[in-house]
Amino acid sequence: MSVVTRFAPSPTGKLHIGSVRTALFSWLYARRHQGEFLLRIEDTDRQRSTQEATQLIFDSLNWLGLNYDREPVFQSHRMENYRAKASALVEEGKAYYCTCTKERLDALREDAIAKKLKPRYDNKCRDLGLKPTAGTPCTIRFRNPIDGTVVVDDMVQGQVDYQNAELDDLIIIRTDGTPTYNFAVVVDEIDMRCTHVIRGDDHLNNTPRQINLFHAFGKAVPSFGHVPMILSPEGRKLSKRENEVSVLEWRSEGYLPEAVLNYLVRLGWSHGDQELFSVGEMIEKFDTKKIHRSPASLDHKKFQWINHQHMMKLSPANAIKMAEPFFKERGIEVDDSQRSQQIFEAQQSRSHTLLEFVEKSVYFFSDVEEYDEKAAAKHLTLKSQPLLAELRQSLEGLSDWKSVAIHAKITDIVQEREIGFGAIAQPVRVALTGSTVSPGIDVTIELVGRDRVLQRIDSAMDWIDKRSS
RNA sequence: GUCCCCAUCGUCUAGUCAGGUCUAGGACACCAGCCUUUCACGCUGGCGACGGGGGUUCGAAUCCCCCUGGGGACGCCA
Repeated sequence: MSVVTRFAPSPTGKLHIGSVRTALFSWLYARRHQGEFLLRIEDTDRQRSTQEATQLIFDSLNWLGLNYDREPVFQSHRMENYRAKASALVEEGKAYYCTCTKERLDALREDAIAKKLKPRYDNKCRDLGLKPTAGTPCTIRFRNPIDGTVVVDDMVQGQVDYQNAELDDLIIIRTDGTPTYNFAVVVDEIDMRCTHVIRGDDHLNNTPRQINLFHAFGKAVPSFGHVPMILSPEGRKLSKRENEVSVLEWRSEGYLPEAVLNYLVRLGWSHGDQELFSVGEMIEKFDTKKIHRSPASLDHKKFQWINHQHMMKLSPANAIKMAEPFFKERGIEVDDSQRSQQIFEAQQSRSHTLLEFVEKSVYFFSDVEEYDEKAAAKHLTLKSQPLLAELRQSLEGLSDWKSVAIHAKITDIVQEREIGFGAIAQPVRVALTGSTVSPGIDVTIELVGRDRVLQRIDSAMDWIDKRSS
């Protein structure tokens, strides 16, 4: 039997990273076993589901490269099917109509909590054999077994036993005719022929109910794998308010899709001591047996490090293409010229993210508007002015505009004057970049370009004049 | 309250199933040093954990029980 996994988010907000990780695990499992990975949009809650959120799901998966097979399934398109399946269950005596009102149910729940009992339905309508009548709202409830044990043989949690006595008769069809979560899931799992269900462990407690439903339908129960939740850096539950929760935010912060996958896959899963994985390696090595059972906390520093490692493997051409939108945001049009690529190579080891690369590289593309105050005060001085002048002159006549030749010119001056390399490198750096930080000064000079270099040295010297007068 | 899950450095984790090779290994972060024209990268070293208590055993991070702590579920949300 070939493997079929699925990702089943509800489109009620951002696609947060816990969900993305279960999507990743499901995707990896399917790819690992040459199976299918399906997408199902759980939009039975008409109040909360939105078109925008659905689009966010598509965009996120697309960006990460978590491609799915077949067309996505929308639960909202399958309403008739759920109703028919539920009616069939009623016919067979495995479900029943219930006319209990919401008010009664609420009262029941409050009462149970007050008595410190587990809130559950009291089976009032279970054996009444009610028929739906016009004017009386009614739900359909599943007739859950009264006793016995349900065994969940979980791929990550191991064997977990539940007593049917702990479960109650859950509503499967609401008064408005829509299916509830646990019911729709089971119907879909069956219709989509899912063989493996990998999801967050907040669903572990739903699993025995679902297993009973599978039994009621006389269908094989898929294998379940319940993955622990991801916690905030403080070790608390991820809150939408305090914590970054959307993967798309990571995209706008300049993270690489492969690095996101790498970071996420190592959160709760391991392959010995290996930290860095390409997508291909993840697929090759993924194994549910190695999924950790305890929840993990986010660590931004490690994420940055992983992203940096992937940045180091990026081809310059590719990097420039991916960085293009970030440049555009700053009004800079980059081309795929060799110069652009060299600029990336020069910044590669200095950039954790694409965004950082772009932010650190603007002076290659646009004029230096102002100097960092401290940097200018320290390096743009009357003492360094003659050095700048001499370098300018030396550079002006340089025919071979390459870092090696540039470096030689600086060395000449440095040796002649018996000064340190930094005595000249730092003032030029401030003149060219506005700050004390950049790639090697020879490389920086080469890539800023002759015209700009000469012009910026002039500006710096003017600035010194103005300052000292 | 009831039920379920979890527990190794600050964080991610190896080791736990098949107890000894673990005076607990790796990675991120942090600290110190080296490299050096700045910042990075890189290299070397350092700091740093089996939550607590009982068992079982010649021997426990590993097995059992209790406690504590964290998380989840208990909805006509998913």
